[in-house]
Amino acid sequence: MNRTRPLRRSLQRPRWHRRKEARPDEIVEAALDLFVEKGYAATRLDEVAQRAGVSKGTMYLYFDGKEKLFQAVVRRALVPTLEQGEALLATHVGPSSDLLAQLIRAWWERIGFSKGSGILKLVMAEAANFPDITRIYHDEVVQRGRQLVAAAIQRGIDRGEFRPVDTTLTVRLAMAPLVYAMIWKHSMIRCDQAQMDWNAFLEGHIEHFLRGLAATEPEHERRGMPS
Amino acid sequence: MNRTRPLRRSLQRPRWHRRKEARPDEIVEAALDLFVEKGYAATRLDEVAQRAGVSKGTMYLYFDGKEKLFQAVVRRALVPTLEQGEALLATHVGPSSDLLAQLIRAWWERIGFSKGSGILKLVMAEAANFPDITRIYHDEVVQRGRQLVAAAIQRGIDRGEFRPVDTTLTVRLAMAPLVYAMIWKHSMIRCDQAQMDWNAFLEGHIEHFLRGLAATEPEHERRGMPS
DNA sequence: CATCTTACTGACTCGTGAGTCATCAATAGA
DNA sequence: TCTATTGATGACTCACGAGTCAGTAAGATG
Repeated sequence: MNRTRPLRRSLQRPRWHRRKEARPDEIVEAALDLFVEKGYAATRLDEVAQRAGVSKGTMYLYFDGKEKLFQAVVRRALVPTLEQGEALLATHVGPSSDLLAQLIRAWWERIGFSKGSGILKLVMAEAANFPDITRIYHDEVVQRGRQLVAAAIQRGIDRGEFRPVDTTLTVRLAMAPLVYAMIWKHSMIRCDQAQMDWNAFLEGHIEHFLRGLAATEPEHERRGMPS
Repeated sequence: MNRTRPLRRSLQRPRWHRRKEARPDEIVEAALDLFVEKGYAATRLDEVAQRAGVSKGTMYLYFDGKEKLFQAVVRRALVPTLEQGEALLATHVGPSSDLLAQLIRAWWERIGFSKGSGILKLVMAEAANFPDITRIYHDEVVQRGRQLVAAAIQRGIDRGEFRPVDTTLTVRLAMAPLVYAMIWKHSMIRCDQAQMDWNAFLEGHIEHFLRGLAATEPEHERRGMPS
């Protein structure tokens, strides 16, 4: 089972046999695109294979069927999500409202704008049909993400910068516009995507949210921010 | 074509021939449940027929195939949505923040809690596969709903009760938690539905949102409201 | 009672797409 | 050069489900 072959990569041959074992990544990548775009059931494995540049038979060398491929797609999207999320918690130790703003912005950049954003829509759409995947996503992504934001909010409360809100509730209020944006971006893209500036939406959310969270005055200390 | 038969309804016969022409409603009702629960592609017409208490052939007497049935499901959910929404705009002419709060609460009761809430998830999940339906939903529901809320916000701004925000943006901020709640309710129900009080979430959103919108002081005039 | 109408049925067809496997071809080793 | 190995292939099978249609039974009509 030792795969220690010379493995000359990057040959521009359209189809070069005995290619490499990094092939699964290409398949998962193609499957992610199509699953997100068309949904699980409407995605044909032939199509995935074609986009990945392999034959359908090849996919069965790496994945035990369509559902296992789906699981691989979701799991693969979780890895960067989690690692980067936890890194954020460790690094940011600055002020309080800034911390929250940075968390939201980072989350948006990392997930909301990446391909991983489609995973959310995909998981939600297929939740009833694949409870296992839903639970994995919930436990590994949703719960951890909430803990991150909850910690930031709690810190602001402890410091007296925020009003003493229910963190469980407020975390969801902080995330809701992000979830909204992610899902909207993938579904209503054909209708009103063109006339929507998501960055402005995000900044508007941060400003509005922090105002609603402020302890006493709506004028809490804030750094320079675009109007 | 005059259908003036005695039409004795409500006979407890399991299968009573020559029944009625209100049958389409039962089929659409069953289809709504299953489409929302399992998604469009994963829903079998046999299953819809069984739940509606008819045979598959009967459905083809009323609907020209699966996609037409899907359209009927969406269209049917739009009727009460629109009518009730416009009625709200006409009735509520009270204060300003209260108007907004009532709009949000009414929307939640009418749509977020009704079966129609599943339509949103359904439309979003199948948006790429059925652009026509997506556009209908967008134009008929989303746009009108936004106009309602935008009018309320603009009114508050004009009266000096709200800060001069970008209504286009703020409308989405107002709706985002509602959309979030609706979708979450239908997808993550198996994971964390039990420990979530959606009414508290809604009230928290209203309070938080109005604070963020307040003109000068976070203490805007508010009526008695459950803690 | 005979016959027509009509709301309804469910066994059937048939296209589609997931999953299989005999085969191929490129290379390593002899 | 010959053979074994193995990544890759694509034509094939077969289950499934959308859509069809000849038939059935409950009244209506005469």
